[in-house]
Amino acid sequence: MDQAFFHEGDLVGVQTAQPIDRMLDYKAPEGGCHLGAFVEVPLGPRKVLGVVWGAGKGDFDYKKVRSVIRVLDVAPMADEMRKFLIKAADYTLTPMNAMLRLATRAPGLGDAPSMRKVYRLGSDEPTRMTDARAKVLGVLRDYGGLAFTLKEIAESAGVTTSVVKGLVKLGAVSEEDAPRDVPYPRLDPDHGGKQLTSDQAVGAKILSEAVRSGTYGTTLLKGVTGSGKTEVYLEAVAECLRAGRQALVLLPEIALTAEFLTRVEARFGCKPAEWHSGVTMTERRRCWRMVGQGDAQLIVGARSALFLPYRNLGLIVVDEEHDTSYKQEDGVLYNARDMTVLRASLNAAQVVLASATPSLESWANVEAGKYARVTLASRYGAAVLPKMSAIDMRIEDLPGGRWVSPTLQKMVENRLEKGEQSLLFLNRRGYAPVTICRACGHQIGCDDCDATMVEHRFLKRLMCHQCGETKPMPTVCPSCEAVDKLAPVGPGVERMAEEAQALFPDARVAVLSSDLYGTARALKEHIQAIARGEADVIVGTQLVAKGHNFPKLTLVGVIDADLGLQGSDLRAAERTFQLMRQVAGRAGRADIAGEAVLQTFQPEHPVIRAILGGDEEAFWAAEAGERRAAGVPPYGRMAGIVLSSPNVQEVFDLGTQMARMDGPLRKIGAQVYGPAPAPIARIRGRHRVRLLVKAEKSAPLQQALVAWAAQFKLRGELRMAIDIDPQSFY
DNA sequence: AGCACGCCGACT
DNA sequence: GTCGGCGTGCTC
Repeated sequence: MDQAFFHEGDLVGVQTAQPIDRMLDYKAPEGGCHLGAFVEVPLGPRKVLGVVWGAGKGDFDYKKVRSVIRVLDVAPMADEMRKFLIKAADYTLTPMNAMLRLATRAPGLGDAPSMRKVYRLGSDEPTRMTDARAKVLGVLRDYGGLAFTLKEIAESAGVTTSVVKGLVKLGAVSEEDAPRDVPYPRLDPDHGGKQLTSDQAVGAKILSEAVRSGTYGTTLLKGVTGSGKTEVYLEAVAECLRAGRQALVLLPEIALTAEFLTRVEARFGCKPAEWHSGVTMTERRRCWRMVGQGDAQLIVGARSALFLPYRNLGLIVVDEEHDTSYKQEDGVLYNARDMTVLRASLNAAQVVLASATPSLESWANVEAGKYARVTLASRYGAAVLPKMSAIDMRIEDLPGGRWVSPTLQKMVENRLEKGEQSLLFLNRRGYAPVTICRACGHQIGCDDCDATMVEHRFLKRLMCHQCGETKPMPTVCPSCEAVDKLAPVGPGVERMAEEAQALFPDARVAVLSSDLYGTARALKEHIQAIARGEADVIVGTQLVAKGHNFPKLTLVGVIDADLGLQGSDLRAAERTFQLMRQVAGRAGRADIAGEAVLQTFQPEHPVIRAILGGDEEAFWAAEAGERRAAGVPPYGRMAGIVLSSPNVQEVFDLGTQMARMDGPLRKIGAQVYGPAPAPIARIRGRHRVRLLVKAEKSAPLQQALVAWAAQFKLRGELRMAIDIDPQSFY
């Protein structure tokens, strides 16, 4: 790539990852450097990482300008990547240094490429041949001159490493240094193409043609669970590989990657590169470098994989695009789905947003003609949607402390008789969400947050789901000191399991909740055991909603369908709808008819009715209408401002002052709401106050926010976080 | 981020 | 007198 070059001594502007809000001038090093080069520069007494961002400004005393120490031995940052970071920083109001930190999150970036010794067949014959030596030479000959590590040779020849070392001394085996970070194996786009249904083939063709166009475009790939979305977008990946460009598949959960890697291997013959928090340091270093030099064709990862230094990115797939975990909620606040579209547009790449239950944003973008749309019908024909009905909890006869209605109980019993599985879905981890003192009414809360502690019988402790703090279950009320008066209130999955076991004493009850398993592997094992039929009644949280196949499952009972319908969150209805559709999608995936029931106190609520009616378009249209009327996303723009400090008075004072001094916002016709205590008013000992800003879609919101925020000085422990397009309103 | 500088409270 | 608290400012 011929990028601008700076000769030794030229002034260059270097962007560091240090919290300095401007660029610093340096002299280009001996041998010069390219625009985009990763460099080490002196900063005070330290050496820090930076990127050559452009020509120096020259406004600093020339005598004080220091030289770049060295250019790092990694591929320079591509122009598109720099543009992407700049635009993303402008959009999210993130300082450039923080943005660059995201893009340089790889271990050993400053190190020379790590080397290791490898061995291959030498030119000389050993003076004396032994059995062991013959075995070693045989192995090396079989692989025709390829190089291996000492350990690999010794293992496959069945000898110790000293035999190989002896052969090296004699010149029969040659030793050389090779980089430890090796390219990923080439994927074969024509390896294992499955027979597609006609529906899938049409979708695959549209996506492949889009990839072949070599231009930017976004397509919403919509298909119910079991319609084979993955096969379809893997065809687009294949086309991208054929075009010699890199492809990225984003998944919302690390737990889903293992299964996906297996599918990629079946389709392309090898596993792709992997990037997420569970990947080892060594592997991360390899991945970052190989992506940067174009030696990784397909990358599967979490949202942060969007910031890898791609050479030639041609396709980004965002699987389960509606998933809320694509929104980064702390540190740099960005929505990976939106950043994907930005990155692709700068790279002339295609985006595929895959989901059974798209976000309203994506749905609206299709309606507006900004995104194309491919819809997959079910593989199993029209019968795939389970029979759905509501159980009106107002007329059910249910004793206190129990949550499975008699109607649902009968339905489960019916499945048990037939040897089929039932799922009781409850989106609440732990045993009981609240522990209350029956003597004084005190609720046990977290010491550091304004949240109640959730009882986890499994851990024998109380846990704060906000900060993760735990404490032992007290026997005495911390408020009135009454003994044995503490009682669990409300259901969690652990308690549901207890109830299920009591109701169905002969059934095998399994609990599926993320916090019950130490590792992703253990969880996966458990899921597979359940899928094989090693449980009759499954009690599960949100986890079960994420694309696993349980062939024997024919009944889904949603314990509390009203959770999430209330509250101030503007996306609550959307999320409830998606969740229900997904959970309902669990039932009847195989050839047995499935059924889903929702226990609800509001059977006439529009969301519940839309779910039961199965009329998705009607739901989206209604929800879109309400949001448009309210001027909220995606038809208006919002930003959240959270102020925090250990001092309550301080945060409220600043919040009030900010609401009063809203001139810059009024200028663009935006309104401020608040200050109000944030939904979680205290986290880790910091009091939190929230303001919401609402503006019209076309208003220059970012500029106004910057001008607004600039009026206030944050002293001491006060912090301000600006969240553009907030997802949850924390 | 680090690190230095500097301006006020309680110790040898 | 001075040791050390952490607020403020600088780093090319």
